Amino acid sequence: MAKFRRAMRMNRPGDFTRVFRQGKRFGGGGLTIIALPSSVGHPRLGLAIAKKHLKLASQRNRMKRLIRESFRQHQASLDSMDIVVLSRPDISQRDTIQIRTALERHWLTVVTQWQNS
RNA sequence: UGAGAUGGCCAGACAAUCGCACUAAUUCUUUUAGUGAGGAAAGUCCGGGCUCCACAGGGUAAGGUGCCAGGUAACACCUGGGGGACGUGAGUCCACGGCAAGUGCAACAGAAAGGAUACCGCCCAGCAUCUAGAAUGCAGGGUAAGGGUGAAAUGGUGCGGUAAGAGCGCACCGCGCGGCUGGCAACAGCAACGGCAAGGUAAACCCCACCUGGAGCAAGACCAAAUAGGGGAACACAUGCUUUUAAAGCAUGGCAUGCGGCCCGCAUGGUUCCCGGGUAGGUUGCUUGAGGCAGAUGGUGACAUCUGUCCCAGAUGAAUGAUUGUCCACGACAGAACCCGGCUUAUGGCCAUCUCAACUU
Repeated sequence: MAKFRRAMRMNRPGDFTRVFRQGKRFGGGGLTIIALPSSVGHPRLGLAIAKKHLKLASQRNRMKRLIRESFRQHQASLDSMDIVVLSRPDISQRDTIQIRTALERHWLTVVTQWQNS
């Protein structure tokens, strides 16, 4: 049962700054991912979609929903990690399928990166 | 059929699986059920409610509104009416008070541009000349018809009149003025009078009438860690005095630690509890409302009243999504953030009524 509960959201400014300072960065396909292991016991997701990159509110909402849905489906493979997803300027040119495949690739990278280190 | 005008409606549908927010029940941490963005949620341009602050009354300033009547909680909105402009028409558009209070503004042209003006003309009479005339020249007067300039030249057209002309006179039109009639009013109509009145611009200053206190849900209310600091109380410490079996009361401010060999001096300050302010954070405000739907009544209408019925998002790093299948006209603009009424802008489609043009029967 793959759910996405309130606890799986990062909503404190402190959590964000911790991930920004110490997390590992990688990206592509219009997105940047920053990941950092945490002690919470389950994965957590933080979103930062810039108004500059997606001008309309409906577009930003749609992007957040896509990312959350993908995170929900892949959360089993991600252990206790804090992950922040950032938008990039070229995000407006990507369609739904491109975003989804890019996210799946990124989740895989997060897992392998952390297992190696 | 084409080109338009006005008004209204819809915002892909259905099913399955997984997931999110809120509410209710179940219960004690899970299930089940219900509900879940818009016509513009947008721009934040007006008007209100609500909240806090300020406030006797009046004036001034600043800003807004500006034909009339009505609707409304209110409006810059809406409805009906009047006037003007545009269109063959259905219809549409209009900041539509005052320039007879004052100040200002208008390139160039033109003789003259604000109680203006004689450049070319036209007319009159005078003098000179010789070619002796319907001539030319010079100086004077009359004139606003004609020409020319300009966005605009002191009403227009016609007739009379005159030396030539002129509202100088007359008719019609326009304008002004007071009156009568119709209308709640804006305004319209009518006959009369005045020979006619120095223009435009007030989204130029300004004048007149009317309206407006300020800030906004990050308003405001409540709960409240940790740390530092503020106020208070109790306990603990030393010394002296009094009473006393213990001990208690009163007064004083010492005292401890660090620097220092010591004094002086300098710096720091025990434990417990309470109080108030208040940060992080949380709760509330937060959705039942000038509410929707249906009907009746009144009104040309905006709308109002009554009856019945329904409960219809409330997130807060911010909920509506994903996948699959079927169908069609293959889905535009676009995402609530305290709530309503408008305006403006973006945008896919459908329907009804009406207008014009052409064609067919």
